[in-house]
Amino acid sequence: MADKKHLYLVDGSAYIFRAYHRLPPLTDPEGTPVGAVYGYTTMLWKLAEDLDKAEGPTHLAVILDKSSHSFRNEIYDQYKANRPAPPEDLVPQFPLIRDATRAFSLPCIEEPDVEADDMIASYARAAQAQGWDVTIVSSDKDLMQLVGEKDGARIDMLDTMKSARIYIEEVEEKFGVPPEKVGDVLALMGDSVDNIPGIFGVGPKTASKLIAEHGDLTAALDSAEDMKKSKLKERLLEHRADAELSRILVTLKEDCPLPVALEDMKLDGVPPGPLAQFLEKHGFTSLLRRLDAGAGSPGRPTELNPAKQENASAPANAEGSRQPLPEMPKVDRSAYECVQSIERLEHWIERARAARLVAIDTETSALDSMAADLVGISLALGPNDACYIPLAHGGTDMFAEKPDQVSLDAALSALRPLLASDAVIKVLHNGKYDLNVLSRYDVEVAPVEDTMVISFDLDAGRGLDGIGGGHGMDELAERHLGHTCIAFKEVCGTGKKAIPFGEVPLDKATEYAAEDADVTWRLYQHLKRRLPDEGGAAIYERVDRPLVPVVARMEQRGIEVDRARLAKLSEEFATETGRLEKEIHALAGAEFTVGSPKQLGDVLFDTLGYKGGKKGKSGQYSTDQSVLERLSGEGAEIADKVLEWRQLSKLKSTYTDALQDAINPKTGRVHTSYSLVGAQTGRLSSTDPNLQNIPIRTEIGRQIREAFVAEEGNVLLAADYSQIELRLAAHMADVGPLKDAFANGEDIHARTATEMFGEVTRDTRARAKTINFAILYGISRWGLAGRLKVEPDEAQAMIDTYFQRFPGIQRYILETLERVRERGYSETLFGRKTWFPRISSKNQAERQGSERAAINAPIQGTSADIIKRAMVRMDEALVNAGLDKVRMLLQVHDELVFELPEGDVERASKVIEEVMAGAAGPAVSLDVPLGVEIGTGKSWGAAH
DNA sequence: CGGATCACG
DNA sequence: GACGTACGTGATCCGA
Repeated sequence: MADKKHLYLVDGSAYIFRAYHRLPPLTDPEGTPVGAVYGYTTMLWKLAEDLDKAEGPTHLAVILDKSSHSFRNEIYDQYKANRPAPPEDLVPQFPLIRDATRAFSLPCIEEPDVEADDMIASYARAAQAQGWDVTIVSSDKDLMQLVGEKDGARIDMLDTMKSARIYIEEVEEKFGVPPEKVGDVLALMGDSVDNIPGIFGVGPKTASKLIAEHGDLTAALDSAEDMKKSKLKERLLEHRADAELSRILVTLKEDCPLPVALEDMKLDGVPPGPLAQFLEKHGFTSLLRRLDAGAGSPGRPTELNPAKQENASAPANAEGSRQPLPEMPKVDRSAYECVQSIERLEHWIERARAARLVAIDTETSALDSMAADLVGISLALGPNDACYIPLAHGGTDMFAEKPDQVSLDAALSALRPLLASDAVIKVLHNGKYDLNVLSRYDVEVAPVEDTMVISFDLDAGRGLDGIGGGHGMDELAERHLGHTCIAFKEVCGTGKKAIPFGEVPLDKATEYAAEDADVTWRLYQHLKRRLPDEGGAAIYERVDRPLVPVVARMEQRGIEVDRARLAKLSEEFATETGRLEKEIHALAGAEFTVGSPKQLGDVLFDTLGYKGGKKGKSGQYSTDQSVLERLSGEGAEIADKVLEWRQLSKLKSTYTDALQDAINPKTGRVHTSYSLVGAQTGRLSSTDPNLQNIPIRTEIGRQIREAFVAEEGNVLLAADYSQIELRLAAHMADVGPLKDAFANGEDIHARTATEMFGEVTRDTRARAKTINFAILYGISRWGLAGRLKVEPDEAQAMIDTYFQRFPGIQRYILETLERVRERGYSETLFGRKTWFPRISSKNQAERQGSERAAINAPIQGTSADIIKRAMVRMDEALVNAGLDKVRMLLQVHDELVFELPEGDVERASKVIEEVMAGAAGPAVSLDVPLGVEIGTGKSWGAAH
């Protein structure tokens, strides 16, 4: 059998999707993403190296999907219908897969209207008929139908990522049936990714049980008649036709015409010339070195150069030399064009298509993207190569003559295809804003790069003394380009004299607006190239960049609030604060402004003579909650009244009044604005209004949550990660007892109490909870002493006990600080960096503050990464499950709020739970489970 | 416009 | 010897 032929068929398209998600987003020297291509190249290399080995290939071919269309679409128009678009940085890698295959001088087969699976099946059968062994390099479950032996010729599969051979036993283990029955199981269970219906409500377990029991699909479906009454019986009877259709869809076509003869797939070593060229072009220098290291082209190991077990996973970008920054002349505003005719606009659009990358900025009538009207759009294709397209200038004065400009409709019609084109990258600065504005004009923008977000992913926290910390365009232009942008104030004025942008004369407007696009283009060149070198590519490409359109959609959806309910609360709060104010004045013996901490301090500690007043550096008495609570404990009635007054007045001004004003008149809903660069740790922040600090902790505040409601016929669903930061701390610091407690679903604070105090009572559990949080925040004996109302010595004893019981914690703290001191930044599990320039400050308070923040940042930041990953995947997962009416509305750090039809609750809960709980994988595998708690109700309050 | 206060995770 | 004590946010009010 020495000369037995063995054909390897590589399922190339499936491979690159998996490689994309498994590997970091590398780029080549030209800036093209090549992570998946790199994985693919090393995989081919390894296969070719196995030439002439016992189970290695004698023949090899790569099969790719040319189009998603096949005979299956003819019989079922929904086939693969809801498959989402591939990620933006994967798209440019598809053609490179072909280049890589050719570089190995391997046949690459792709036929129109034939799916790769069918082609693989046809080749496998053809080879088997000739007595060849066949290995299918894939882990696609559909292809498992082919596994087995016929006339002494064997077909197996190879999952290269898991280095696992798949044969009959493995298939049986997965499906509970032999390979030839796999199609029957698949027909029952369906496939959400390919949109194969199957039987609704039947999953892999039930499907394989039914087939194992009855032999095949028809028998299983027939058996339903004799079943006793059950949900399963109903479903089998009702959806029989779906299953029968699915059976056809999952059947592989084994008789496709074969464009390349089997003999022509002979693997005879890889000619090194074209391969070297390809490796060089994309900066795969570690592979290139192996190639040069001898006659070491893969598949042709020589006596002198036995195949090495070298680790080939070195990042491509770290090896290749970077392309130089394009030459950038100084900003010259006189070079900008004001586009005032459709012909000129079309000319720019044409050029943008050719350039494949365009920086864009929109000018509007207001700061609020959900209320602003479009006034103009600017484009930039290179330094000083920029234009402004005025669209609604001179609109406010009906009698004034309007300047020449392209009509809004005509311009948008011309721009729409460009802005939606996969082939042209749109670079924006704070793209979420432009996405929101343009979306209201039915303009879709994709794919998007965002220079504000790139800057954040590179430089979060890097500012010192308020300089250089922000990510606004003007600031970045100063920092990276040494250029001072025209200030908005200079163009539109300030205060009462401010004019809307639409009133700015076109020459001035062009200079301002086109400059923004020009600067955005330049910043992109500066910042994007730093991402791979400085380790920011993964967090940007996999988390923050895909998050931009997701968050934009959430902002656009907004949430309904019950105005009448808020108004009623406002009124109640007003009455009550008025009453309290009178009582406070009476107790003080004088009228004063209760809301003035200064006046209140004087009243309490001077006029009324209460003891223990402490003045801060502003020279005024502190009157905060803790002070008032102490006075109240000493019997000061006025302190109670002030506390109550403060609570109600806060709720009224910040929430019940302000939220009514925040209702958008057009949509009738409240649209917050999330900042992706607001919090140094990577959390989102929410403004205008802030919907991340709606009251919940007190009963009276909670009523405000009742005013956040679902639309008619819908409910709100709130999904919370439970104790996510503590779970992450347990994982990151490798704390055995805490990990065990989470694995067993224990009450974590109770467990801590047991470890610390030997018993769980209300008191010890509360103390344990405080200590757990203190740990996350970077503890000091005085801080803990203050919180627990004990002496610092006692607090120190508790900290010692904690470190003793949970030994990983202290090591985590010390190691984290050491790394931050050494490198200047902390890192999350997903590689997000936060910089701490004050970690070595000579000012002790400053330094210690930085240390506490640095201990907390990896934990808080990892939690932020995880929920962001969940958000990025959520819409696709819901749509795949047929839940396209479920809308994600809000994010509150460890909570996502959805609005959905009542009937979808059960299925949506399952999908949401799965996505959230699984959001760390596959990039990170946690030692602790992520718990998710879900509640639903007509209001946000009721959903908790 | 900064400080004090307090709403949230 | 003094400092100042829990991480991350944003909104509102007062008063200079």
